Amino acid sequence: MRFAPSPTGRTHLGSGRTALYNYLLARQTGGQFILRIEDTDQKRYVPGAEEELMEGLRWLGLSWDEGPDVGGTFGPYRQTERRDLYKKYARQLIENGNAYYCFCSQTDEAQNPTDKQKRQHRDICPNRELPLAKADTRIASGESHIIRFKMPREGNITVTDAIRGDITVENSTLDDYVLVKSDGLPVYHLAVVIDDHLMQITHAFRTSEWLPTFPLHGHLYNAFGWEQPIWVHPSIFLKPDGKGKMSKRDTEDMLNEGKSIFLGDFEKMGYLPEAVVNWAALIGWSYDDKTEFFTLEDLVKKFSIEKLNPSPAAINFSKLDHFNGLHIRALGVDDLAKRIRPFFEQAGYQVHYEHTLQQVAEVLQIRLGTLAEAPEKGGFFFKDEIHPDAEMLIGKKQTAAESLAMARRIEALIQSLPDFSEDTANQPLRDLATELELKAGHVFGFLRNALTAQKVSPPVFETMIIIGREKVLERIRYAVDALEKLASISPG
RNA sequence: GCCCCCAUCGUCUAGCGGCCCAGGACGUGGCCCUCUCAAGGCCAAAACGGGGGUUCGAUUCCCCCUGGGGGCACCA
Repeated sequence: MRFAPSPTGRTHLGSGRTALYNYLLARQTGGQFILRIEDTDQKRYVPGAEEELMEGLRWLGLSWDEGPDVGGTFGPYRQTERRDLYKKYARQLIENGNAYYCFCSQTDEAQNPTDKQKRQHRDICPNRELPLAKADTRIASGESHIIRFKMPREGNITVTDAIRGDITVENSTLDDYVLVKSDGLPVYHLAVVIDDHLMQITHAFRTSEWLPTFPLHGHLYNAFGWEQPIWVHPSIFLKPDGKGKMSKRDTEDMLNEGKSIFLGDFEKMGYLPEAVVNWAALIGWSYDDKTEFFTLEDLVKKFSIEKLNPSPAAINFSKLDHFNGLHIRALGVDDLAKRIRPFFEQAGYQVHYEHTLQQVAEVLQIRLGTLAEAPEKGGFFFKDEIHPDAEMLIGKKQTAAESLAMARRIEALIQSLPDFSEDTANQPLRDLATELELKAGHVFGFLRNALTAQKVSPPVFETMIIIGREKVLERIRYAVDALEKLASISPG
């Protein structure tokens, strides 16, 4: 198995999924997972892309057995470092009569833009039947040249995709594809065939956008007399609305909406690698008619090529959120604590006590869609003081004075409790509400606002225990002061 | 324009001739639980694109149409 990306930009979720499938099958069968960098396009090469790619794969938990950084028996694993190999094999094709040197310039072809759609290069090239000796002479004289595949004019070819079956194409619809560029580097088609053969690749995964040139690869294998790997073309991803595949513009719009399909962005958005793996695996693949929650280990056991779906699939971000929630809840509390810590710290909160963080993690666990929500939902736990608006402290259908009276009673009650726990405080607080002819919601609502300055929060008792009685009383006193000021302005 | 691929709820999908008046999940709506918010539980609405065949019987097999997607570079 190999994953062979090109370092020409940021790594997409689609690449992540292809890498995942490679990884799963390799681990399942005890095979090797090879990372090969296809960097033959020097013009589009993006520095740093290779690093981001590897970081993304590592983050997902996909480790490779051979690759540019770890080496291996079939190296080198960067195609620009393999250029001499390709030359040798290209020459072999020429000598076999399966390819030829072409001296047509790019401008020659560009001169006939209208013809280009109708006429194939094979019909207009004067070099196709040029004797090899003559071509060699021209090359020796320094003439710029490329190498093209000599596509048969007649007949057809059948190639086999593992999820679609046989695909037969008339050779007449195929052209003399360029195999080696004038810079001496091979084009993808040639390099992938040679490398996959030399690296003894058994399964070649690539998305279905490669289907159109699939027949050429079959021809190349035949020309070399090599046995083909099992080809697997998973479907491409469509935009969330299902209308077409993701364009550069679409990914930018997505970023503006706080969404992204770049592997490098998921972590800071608060997604778990476990969730991204689970989510991505299920876009175009399924296990059965009900199971959807999978860990990476589950997937290693259960992945199968047979269950891959050939249809294009729209990306569904709400499903990612769902899986993220499931995986957050599946985490151990200490693990979750570890993972939310950086988000609190980035938001400017000081996490002084590991014990408090653990308690916060426990109470937030069922309330988090993403880890990034932790500060907004639980930041108040780490603040020294809470300053809610006085207006917020007034209960429904209450005056400031009434709320103040209630607040003073609550303060006194909590102060007087022999123990401070839900068991000891719950009933007395409810009784207080009854006595004041209020609803329990008034009492809890006041406490929630006074303690968190938020209209929604974890349950009041759990919150109070974590904050601690001393700080609870401090925060209530602040609230009482605020209400006093308000009540003195607008009495009644 | 040419070539290729695909076709079940809005979305991701199960279904490989009768188990299907089509199952699961996300999302949506409702109810329960409840100190808010969640989580959880229950319920609901929601699909086999159309037409021909084959067959005792088609969502499932074949053909056509339609629709969707991809590709037509000295990019991958």
